[in-house]
Amino acid sequence: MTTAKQRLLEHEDVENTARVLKCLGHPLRLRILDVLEKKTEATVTEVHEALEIEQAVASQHLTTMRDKGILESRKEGVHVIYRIGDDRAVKVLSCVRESAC
Amino acid sequence: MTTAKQRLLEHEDVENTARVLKCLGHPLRLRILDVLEKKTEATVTEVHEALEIEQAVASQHLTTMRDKGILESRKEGVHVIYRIGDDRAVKVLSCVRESAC
DNA sequence: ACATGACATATGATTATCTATATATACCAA
DNA sequence: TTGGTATATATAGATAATCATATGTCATGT
Repeated sequence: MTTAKQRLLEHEDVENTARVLKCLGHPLRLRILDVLEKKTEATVTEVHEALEIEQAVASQHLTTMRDKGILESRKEGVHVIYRIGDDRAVKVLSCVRESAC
Repeated sequence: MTTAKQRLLEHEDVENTARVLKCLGHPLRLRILDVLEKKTEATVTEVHEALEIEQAVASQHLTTMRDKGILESRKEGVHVIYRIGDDRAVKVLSCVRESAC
């Protein structure tokens, strides 16, 4: 008998949850998520140009988010295409944006 | 004509949003939120004892979250009583806990 | 094979975060 | 006023995050 409310504390997925939230808690990464939400998917270069940040920085943040499961990626020729890989990220975003969820 | 989707990017509340999410992205602070959600409110000592962490650590994290508007506090005699001060925090938590929001 | 564009990674300097220890302040009771 | 309990803050050492620069790798076209 495990409720959702307890589940947070029971296992050490508190650690994992914290890791994900912390990862979301960065201005550039929020902007990246926003781009991906609007375009559904994007290459590193597209993110790098859309946000006017260094290519390496874009790649670093994308990799970071992928490592946490927030993003997914696939390779297509020369390009690596990223997309949101965890619906919770979108939900967290919408929760934070609006006063009401 | 400003949609909620655009609002995130327009002002620099991206920074603020990031600050809040980053603040939530810490295991102890998630546990503190969990305590406050269950008990509605709690003193520093209660948090300190419930989570078996140093008093100073409890106070520091509580203060940190209050500074970001995540918590509120009031003084009652010798005690300082904390409670959740931003519903978005609760919503973010529930979004993250369950697969479906 | 060579050049090029796309992406990743290594390095290092800077800055922030975390935790513990210690100390300070505030409140209340005796 | 003295003492004790509750909370806050100051400090510092350790660790981690961020960003820029530079370099490496891989796929593709010529």
